[in-house]
Amino acid sequence: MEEYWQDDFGFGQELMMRELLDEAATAAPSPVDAGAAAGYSSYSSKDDEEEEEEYCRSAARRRPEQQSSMVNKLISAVYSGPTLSDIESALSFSGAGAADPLADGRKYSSTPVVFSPEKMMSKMENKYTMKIKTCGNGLADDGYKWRKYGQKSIKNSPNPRSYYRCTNPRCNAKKQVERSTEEPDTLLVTYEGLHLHYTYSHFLQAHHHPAQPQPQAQAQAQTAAGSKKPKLHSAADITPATAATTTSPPPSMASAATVPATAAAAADGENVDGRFMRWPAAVVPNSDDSSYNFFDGSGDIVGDAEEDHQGRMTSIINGGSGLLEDMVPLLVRRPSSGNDDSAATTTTTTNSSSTSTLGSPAGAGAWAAPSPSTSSSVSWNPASPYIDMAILSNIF
DNA sequence: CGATTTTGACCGGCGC
DNA sequence: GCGCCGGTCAAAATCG
Repeated sequence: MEEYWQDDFGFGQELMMRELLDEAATAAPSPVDAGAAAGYSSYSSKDDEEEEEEYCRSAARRRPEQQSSMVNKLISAVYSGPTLSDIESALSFSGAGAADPLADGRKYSSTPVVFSPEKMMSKMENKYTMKIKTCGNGLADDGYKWRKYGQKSIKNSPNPRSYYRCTNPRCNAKKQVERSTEEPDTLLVTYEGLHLHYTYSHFLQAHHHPAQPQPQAQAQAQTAAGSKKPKLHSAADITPATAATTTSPPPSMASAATVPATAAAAADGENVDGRFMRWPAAVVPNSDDSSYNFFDGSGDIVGDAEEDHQGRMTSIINGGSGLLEDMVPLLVRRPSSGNDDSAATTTTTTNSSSTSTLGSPAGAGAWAAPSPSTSSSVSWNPASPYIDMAILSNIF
């Protein structure tokens, strides 16, 4: 089965993208590389998974300087999700509050914090819709772990809409999935909110151990992840009605393995042409025309054993099956991307009053891009090229 | 037995 | 105020 970011994202294009990615991927690829592109396009069947793994491994051997523009272009071709402004907005808040209520009403400790991601995320109200073509039992595996919390039949629509929430308790990202009426083989997935889970421990681990992962580490990672880890679902588990509920590691994570360990390093001159990567989380401003940025974050319980983190990181790095909801990519798109055709035609909804325009011309857009002018009252500051994950690390 | 899904009830926003 | 509608809750059912 194949999934596509866009309706018109045909198989040939997918192959082309793979070639491009193959060319662009490097020894220091960013998580976004395959995750946003190849990952989503064909990451469902067992064969595809294996193929993708091998693909990513080979990609990881390439030189860094080749990737930037290529990857950025690829990304821009398929993604128009949350913008950098969204993230920026989130980070610019300095809420005095603590104990921010989560989606489920739970509260956390009142430890002094200067950042309340949940609250900010709720303010942003980011919504963007993507179309995913499916074959047979539709499956929309986007690399996240979702839990279904509701289903409703929608007026004037024969297909019910399913509601999912990110299983990570620190993340209030949600998505709605429904089958397109016009195109029965297409799923309309509306994402809301951002995955901003991240832990400093991960960051430290990555920072101090940027070395290349060993193949066996992946297996160890999964073992280390242990009992607390959510189960991975196979594509076969997914029924059309419950599509998009599984989790499997996006190849993007595979490439993340070799990302420069710190943004500081990038700032020092590496990838000056635009792709600053900080591992495990970063916002990547692009200097080329794509204007796409990448933010990769992870979230998990702080305080896990280092060994565990090491394992998880390795797992992700290898693009294996160890990736779960606590290691998630965030593609951040800079507002007002100039020449992004797909973005220009994608659907955007930035406030709760407007539901996804699922039938949008999507001639180009699987993704319905969030409007540059989100409902958020905070605007993005172009002067800030990337989010210092050290900040986030102090937050989560 | 824990995690996840199912499904009817409940709630709030909105239009009349 | 009332009803419709979409989104969420939560208990029960199901799954692995």
